[in-house]
Amino acid sequence: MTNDRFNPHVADARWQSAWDAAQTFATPTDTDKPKAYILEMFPYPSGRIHIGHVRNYTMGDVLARYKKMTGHAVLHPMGWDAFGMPAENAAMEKGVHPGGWTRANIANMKAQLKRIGLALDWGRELATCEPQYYGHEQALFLKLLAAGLVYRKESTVNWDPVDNTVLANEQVIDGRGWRSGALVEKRKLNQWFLRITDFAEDLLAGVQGLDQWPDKVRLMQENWIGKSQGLQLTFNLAGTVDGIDVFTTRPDTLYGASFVAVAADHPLAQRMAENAPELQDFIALCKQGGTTAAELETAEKLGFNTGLSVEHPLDKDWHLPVYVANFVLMDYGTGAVFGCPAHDQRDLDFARKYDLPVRRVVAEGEDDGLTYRGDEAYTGPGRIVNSHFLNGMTIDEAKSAVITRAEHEGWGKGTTVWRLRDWGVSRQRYWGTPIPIIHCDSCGAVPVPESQLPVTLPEDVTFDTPGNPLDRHPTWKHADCPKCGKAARRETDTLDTFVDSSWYFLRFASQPDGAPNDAIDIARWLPVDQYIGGIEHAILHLLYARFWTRALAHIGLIDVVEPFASLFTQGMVTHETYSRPQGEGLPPLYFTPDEITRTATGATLDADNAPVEVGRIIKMSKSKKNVVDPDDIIDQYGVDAVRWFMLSDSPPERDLPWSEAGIEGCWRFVQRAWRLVGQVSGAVGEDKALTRKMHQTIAAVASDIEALSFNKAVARLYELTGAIEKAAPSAARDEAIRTLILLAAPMIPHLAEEAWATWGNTTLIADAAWPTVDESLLVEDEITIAVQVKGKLRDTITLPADADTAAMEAAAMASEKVQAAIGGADIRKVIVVPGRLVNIVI
RNA sequence: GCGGACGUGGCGGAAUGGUAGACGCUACAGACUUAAAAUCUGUUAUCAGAAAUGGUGUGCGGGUUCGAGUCCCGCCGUCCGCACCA
Repeated sequence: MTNDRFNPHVADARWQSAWDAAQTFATPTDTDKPKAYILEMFPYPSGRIHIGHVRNYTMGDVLARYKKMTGHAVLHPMGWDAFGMPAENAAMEKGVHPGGWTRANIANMKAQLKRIGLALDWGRELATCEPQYYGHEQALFLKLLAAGLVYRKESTVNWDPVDNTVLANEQVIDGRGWRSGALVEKRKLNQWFLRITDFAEDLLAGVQGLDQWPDKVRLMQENWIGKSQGLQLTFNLAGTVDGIDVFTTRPDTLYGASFVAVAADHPLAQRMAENAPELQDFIALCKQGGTTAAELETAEKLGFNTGLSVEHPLDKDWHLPVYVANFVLMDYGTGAVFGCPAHDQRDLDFARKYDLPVRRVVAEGEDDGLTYRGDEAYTGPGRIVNSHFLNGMTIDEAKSAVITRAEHEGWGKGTTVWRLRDWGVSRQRYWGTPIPIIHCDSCGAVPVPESQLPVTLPEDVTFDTPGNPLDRHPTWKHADCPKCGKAARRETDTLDTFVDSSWYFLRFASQPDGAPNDAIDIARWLPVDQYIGGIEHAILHLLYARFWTRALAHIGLIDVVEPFASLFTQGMVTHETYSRPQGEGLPPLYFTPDEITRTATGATLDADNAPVEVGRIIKMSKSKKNVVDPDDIIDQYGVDAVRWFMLSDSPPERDLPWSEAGIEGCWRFVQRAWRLVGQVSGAVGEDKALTRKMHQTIAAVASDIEALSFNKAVARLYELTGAIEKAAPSAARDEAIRTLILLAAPMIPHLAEEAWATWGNTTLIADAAWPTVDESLLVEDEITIAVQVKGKLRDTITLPADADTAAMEAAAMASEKVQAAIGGADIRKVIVVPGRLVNIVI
């Protein structure tokens, strides 16, 4: 090979075809090699791959290729999270069919992914919008239904009266639909729910074992599940048989109670409001409040005194007033609280406003009286005071004492309350998995028999009017009841797309035709050894997937409960913004990177050569126009340079700032490596220093890749490259060049294959083995140690690696610089760290 | 408000409690070239100095230690998550 430049435009396609033809990355199924299941979160087929995908998939790809080279059976699949609203929006805006739009996007994006040269087993590709996938999902749904893990109940949804559709909470902005701008109504609909709360305890406990997940994600999962232990008790309404149920985590403070408050939506408040216009007004006022952090922070605690009173459960003659209050939430606990102002800030604010008693019941050290003064509630530790039989107990002792008594006397019960709600999965949408249910007037909700699955989506639908096209379809929803045979209605709701992504990793591992999965294959491949994706899925997707896996294990379909052994959340790709102000009240005008020329100090717009403002480095977004299209840069530099850039510089969990200079540097490295490929000379002779460096690099790059510290692995490869460049021709140098290419092969696989072939190999480097390390060469035979005087570096000296502490000390004392620093002072102590340093203390 | 992460050159970032700034980018100087590109060599924390060298230096203030970017305490700042959660 005499070309002195590497030409990716030829090499990239050549090797991608070669891998395809040889089925290099097909998952080996008949082998006893250790398994490695590497998975990146599958993309939504929006139309184009963006640079964030490239970063995500490159990381997984390096790991997958490395695992293959180190003798693992690798499962590294790819698919499409293909149901969802954007397809329906496109249908409404452009008049295209969601299916056609989605499938065309998949074709485009698959071609883009192929250009990245990913080591994927395309034989296992799946798209959630195809009946071959969602039909099995319907079967799983019915199995969970049969097992009692699915139920139907009426619940309140956000209803957009213009678009005739249900909106997710995230789609309601300031009380209006995000698309229509219409005021959103609360509407009650019958919906399907999954009993995720049955698994709350187990999902929470399981978080403890996820020691290869980021702490941040584990914490977010714990907070989302939100376990609170306490007492549910009833306050009897004075003079009636009715009561108000209240949940508290602080039963120990029951003697500090000074009021009971219920939510505006509480049945009691609603009932009383029927005959009390002022209360109606107050309830309306409560609903106006904003929900942003700042608003809640400053929102005044407001209450409406109902005039009712309740009996204190520990003293029937002690009556407490009942308020309707704006800070009590109907959807947490029982929708009612008792207020203990001395030991809860919110209650204290409320009590001060409405001039209610503030009774101290916890004191640390000296009890300075019954009435609590000050504006900050005391929530710290201490002993119980002013509380009759509880006096002197610790908080924890008092909690159990009150719970025990409540249970004994029958007015309360120790309870655990969860923040986690059951998972509502009904969506009034077309482009999703049809819920396989038929509603019969006589038999109720009847499952579609398994033999009739999949229930496929009709293709002949229109989007010219708002609402769910399945509802309007002339024939689809008419079905006979599977039980009694009478004419009945097919369920027209579809499943939340989070259901689709809750088991795709199982289907990748095992895809029989007649069943969702095969338990033996699941046992072989699961859990996923390394899952890589964005932090935005830290809560919902990961929690639902953990739940779904447990649910399937619960009904005996599979034998694994935690789907992802190790999770990595990668950072975003960011870019500078370029803009010009447009004057008062107008947003700035943004420019794309290819419209400007970057200079050392700023940037100018090519169109008029005048400067533009260089803004902050932020996440790439269409609105800020700071985007780089992967296809464009691959066209320009070839994919290896782009992959190299994705791995260089920034640690993978942090954001990666894209820059023109950065990709140029990577392009230079690709060419540097290629020049070395041409320098394998057939020379003879040793080069001990270079061989040592080579073995150190093999070991370091391996451990860096396993730790996903790709930026460090890249730095090691740069070092080895530099060392080779400086070395004179020798057999050792030739070997170092070959090793360099093997080590870099997972990162820049096209160049590596080209080099491999250039050297006369007829195999693929993708199938080659990772170089072995000569452990004996990892240690140097000469070392440089630091000599400090009173902890300050004064000299460095070179010694044989096996120098003992006495030799080190002697060599340190012999240094003129060290003697000058000691300056004749008395030596109090000498610290010698073998192989490291000598510290002389004076 | 609660919880978490982070803070190191012009920039991205290295650094099991043991020589701070590896590696890359940028910039500058030089070589090659008619010239440019490409490539190569060198310099690139800061202050003083011609240099040798010396002082300072990992957000700020304390502490532990022979020795702290790293551990502990208290601040400041940035980013992220959650939230009237009873």
